[in-house]
Amino acid sequence: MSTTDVQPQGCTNFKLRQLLRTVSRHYDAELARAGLKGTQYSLLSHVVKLGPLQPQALARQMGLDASTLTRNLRPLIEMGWVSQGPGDDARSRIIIATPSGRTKHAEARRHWKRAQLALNDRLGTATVIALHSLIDDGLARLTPEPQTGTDEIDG
Amino acid sequence: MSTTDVQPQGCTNFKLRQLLRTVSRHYDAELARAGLKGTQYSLLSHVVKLGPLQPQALARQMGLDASTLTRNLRPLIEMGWVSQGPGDDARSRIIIATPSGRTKHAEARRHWKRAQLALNDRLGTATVIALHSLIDDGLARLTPEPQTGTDEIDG
DNA sequence: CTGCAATAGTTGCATATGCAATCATTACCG
DNA sequence: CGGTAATGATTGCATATGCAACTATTGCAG
Repeated sequence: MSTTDVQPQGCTNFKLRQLLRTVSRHYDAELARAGLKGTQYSLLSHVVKLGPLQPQALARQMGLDASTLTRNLRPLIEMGWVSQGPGDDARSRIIIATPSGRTKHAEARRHWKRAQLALNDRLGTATVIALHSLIDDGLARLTPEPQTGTDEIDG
Repeated sequence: MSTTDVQPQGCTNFKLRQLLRTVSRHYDAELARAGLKGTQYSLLSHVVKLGPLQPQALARQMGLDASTLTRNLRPLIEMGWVSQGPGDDARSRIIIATPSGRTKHAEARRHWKRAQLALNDRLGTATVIALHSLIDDGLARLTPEPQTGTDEIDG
C-alpha cells in the first residue's frame, strides 16, 4: 500500500461550501460599507476590466450560467453602475460600466482591499497563496476553456 | 524584500466562489440521480450522523445561519426524510432522520462516492488532499468554535 | 427562398444564503 | 412576583445559482 492509496476524508463539496460561506460573510461585511455584496463587487470589477462585452462572453469568463448573469446584472443596472445597450446583433447585447459605476468600483475597491488584507492576516499570507494556487489549478483542470485568469482582476 | 512581501493576486472570495460553482455542479449532476442536490445531501448526512439534535446545534456545527437551516430543512421534511419534533423546551425542536431518510441517504451516498472519486481523478488525489488540508486550516482559523470535523461526515 | 439548426437572452421554477425583525418561551434579577 | 434579558425558531427581504423551456434572430443547407 503506497501513499497513493490515501483517500481524502470528508466531502470536498461541503468543505468548499463551508469555507466560502465564512469567507463570503467576511467580504460582505466589509463591502456593505460601499453598498454592495461581494458577488456584486466581483461582477462590477469584471465589467469594468473586461467591458464593453457581450453578456454571453462575460458569463463564460466568469464561469457563470448565462441566466444567472442576466439576473445578477439587474441590481447593478438599476443602481446605474452598469449599462446594457444593443450589440452588433439584434439578439445580442453589450455590457459596459458607466462613469458612476467606475467611481463606485474605485470606492468599493478600497473596502475589498481591507477585507483581502484582513483575511491574509487571519489565514497567513502563505496559506492564502497556497490556496489560490490550488484553486487555480483546480479550475484549470475542471474547465475546458480557461476562463479569465482570476489574478488579473481585483474581485 | 523577503518572500513574505509577496501578496496573493486576485480575489480569494471570487476564486473560491468560482471553484465552488464548478465543483457544486459536478456533485449536483451525480446526486440528481438520487433525487437531491449536493446541499441537501450534506444536510441529510449531518442529520443522520449527528441527530437527534436541535436545529440551533446543527446550524452551529455546519456553520450555517439558523434561518438558512430552517428553510433548507423544509424540502427534506416534505420528502419525509427528516422529521421535526418538539424538544425539551417549548421553544426548541428536535431534528431526526426518518427510516426512509436513512435509506435515501445510503442510496445517495453511492452517488456521492462516485462524484467524489471522479473529482479526485480529475484533480489528482494529492491536490484534493492538499485542498482539504488548507480548507480545514482556514476554517479552524476563521471560526471561533470549531464546528464538527468535516472529515467525520461523508457529505 | 424555405426550413431547420444554432445562437443570445430571458423567464419559470426550485433551492441556497444571510441579516434584521419578530414571536414565543424561558431565565434571571431585584 | 414582575419586568427585562436571553434563547430558539421563523418570517420578510434581497440576492445568488442552475437547469429547462421559451423567444427572437441569424446562419446555413438544399
